[in-house]
Amino acid sequence: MDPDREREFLAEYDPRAFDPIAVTVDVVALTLREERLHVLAVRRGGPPFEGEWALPGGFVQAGRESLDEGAARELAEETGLDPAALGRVHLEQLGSYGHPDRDPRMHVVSIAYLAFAPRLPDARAGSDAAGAAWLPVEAFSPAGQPGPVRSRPIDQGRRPGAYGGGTGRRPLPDEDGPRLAFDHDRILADGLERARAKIEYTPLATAFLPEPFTIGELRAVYEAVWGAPLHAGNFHRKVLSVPGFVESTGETATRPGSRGGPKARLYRAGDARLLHPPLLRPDREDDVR
Amino acid sequence: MDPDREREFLAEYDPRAFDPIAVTVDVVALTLREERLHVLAVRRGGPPFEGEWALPGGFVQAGRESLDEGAARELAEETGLDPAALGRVHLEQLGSYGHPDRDPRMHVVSIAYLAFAPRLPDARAGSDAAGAAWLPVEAFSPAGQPGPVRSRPIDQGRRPGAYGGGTGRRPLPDEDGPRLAFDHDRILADGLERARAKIEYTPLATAFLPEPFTIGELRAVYEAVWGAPLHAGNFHRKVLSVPGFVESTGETATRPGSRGGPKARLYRAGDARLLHPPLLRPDREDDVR
DNA sequence: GTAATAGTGTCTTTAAGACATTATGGC
DNA sequence: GCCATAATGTCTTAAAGACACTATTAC
Repeated sequence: MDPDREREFLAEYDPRAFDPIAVTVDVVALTLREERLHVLAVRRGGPPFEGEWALPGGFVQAGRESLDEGAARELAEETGLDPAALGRVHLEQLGSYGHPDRDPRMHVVSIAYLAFAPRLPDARAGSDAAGAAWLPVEAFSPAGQPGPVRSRPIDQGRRPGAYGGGTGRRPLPDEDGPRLAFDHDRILADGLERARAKIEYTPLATAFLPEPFTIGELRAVYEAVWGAPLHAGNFHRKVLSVPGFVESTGETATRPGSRGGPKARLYRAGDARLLHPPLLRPDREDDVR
Repeated sequence: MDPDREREFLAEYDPRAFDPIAVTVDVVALTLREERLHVLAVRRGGPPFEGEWALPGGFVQAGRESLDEGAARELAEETGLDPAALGRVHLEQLGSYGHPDRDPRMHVVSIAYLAFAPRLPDARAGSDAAGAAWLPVEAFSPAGQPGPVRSRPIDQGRRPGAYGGGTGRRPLPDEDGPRLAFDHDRILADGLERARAKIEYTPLATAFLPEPFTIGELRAVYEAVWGAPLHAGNFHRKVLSVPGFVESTGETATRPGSRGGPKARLYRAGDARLLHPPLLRPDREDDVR
């Protein structure tokens, strides 16, 4: 096609000739608060699903931003951070959701993103939202427990102990815990599973921690995301044996943990982008069929 | 919000009030032909990029189909298969690409899909295409090689190019070799990397083979996708040792391979959905940073 | 003192990989 | 005969996990 014809074609091209589909980005933003995994949620300020919790998100600005940029913008709006200053926050694409009926207004295709953040300031309501908050993810995991993929029906059910959410601090939502608007429950579930898998073979667990951090704090991240206790000694040796996972600062913590013990050494994230060998989730049964 | 108000709101809602973004699905369909990995490509029948090769795809039918359905429809149109009869073809979402400049006509967000297919009939041109063909993927891999086995993680850190967006209009401006229209070179590269990773921990390599198949044929799939020779003996024992990967038909091939040898036993895909333990790619460097 | 943590040592089991071996069948 | 393949066996090495142990600090 010669340049003239192509120019003419583009000039006559009418973008509104197609049936419209709206494009949004939604963000599953995860962080750790008091040793538990939390997700950023907003209370919807208008219909549909007014007053219900939903993932933060919004329409992509047509012609003005990429999907990544839109996700960063939406995340920044709800966390109060400058988009450019999302700093150590990890943001990656999770997947797209486009069933024609997922939004009652019209056909909306949503590109979901997954964010790992160190402890952030309290959430604040963005333009469209009536409120924003970090909510513990267990509230939305009906099974009360993390692992779909690898774990068949959880053996211990809910452990009254310390992990996976049954900490006793809040009543576990049986069956009908809180729900997210639209299909955001599904998006959150997909995001959690991605997070659980991702920290196996990448050093992204460090993205949940402010630097510097101790090995014990890093282990707490794994335990919160996987919802299972890990062997402290083996974990320690394993982390230090994976090249590039963490690097020592040479410093040592000024104070030991709240329950005593020696002062832990301090580390920062290393330069590895993949863990070799990976840290695999425990409990993998032989019957993952 | 009471039902009356909500009804009223929906009635007055104008889908065209937003700047339009078009939504398309594009499919990276992979198959094996003569021991080499091939990708389905169409020759564009109209502007933009008229006459150039591109991935098969098209606009999502607003309000009438989900993304998965759209991808299956597009794949069926170019392969000549009934959409319902895609049978053993594996189809999964790959990722979304939405840089505002990736299509000169307007802002187009494309949801990419990845398909693994056993040998299919020759491609045929769909409605919009001037032609369709299975092209060897090496033609599009500049390095001529399946990519550093592990060195390019799917998406890591804050590289805005990995997914979604940051990539400019036509990334991968490498060497000569055929090029795909739009940013389809990048989508293909991402699809290939996904395929290489996916057959490590899932039995999806079997989706490239008609049943029944021999262990040697399965090994040929791995060698084609990974672009590296594997040790026949170790591979054989490994495949049979992973529970649920393949199951014996009890039969044996009627004829040995073209170069002689004993008649191989025949297998079909087992019922495992994940491989435990996985088959890891060889050659993993220690320094995947 | 007890209790909990940081960090290290040792042993067992599993799996990966290198290599060898036997048998089959085309040429 | 040669040669490539199918299938199995053996050995070495790496790594995961269980467990034990010492040292340090809060209480």
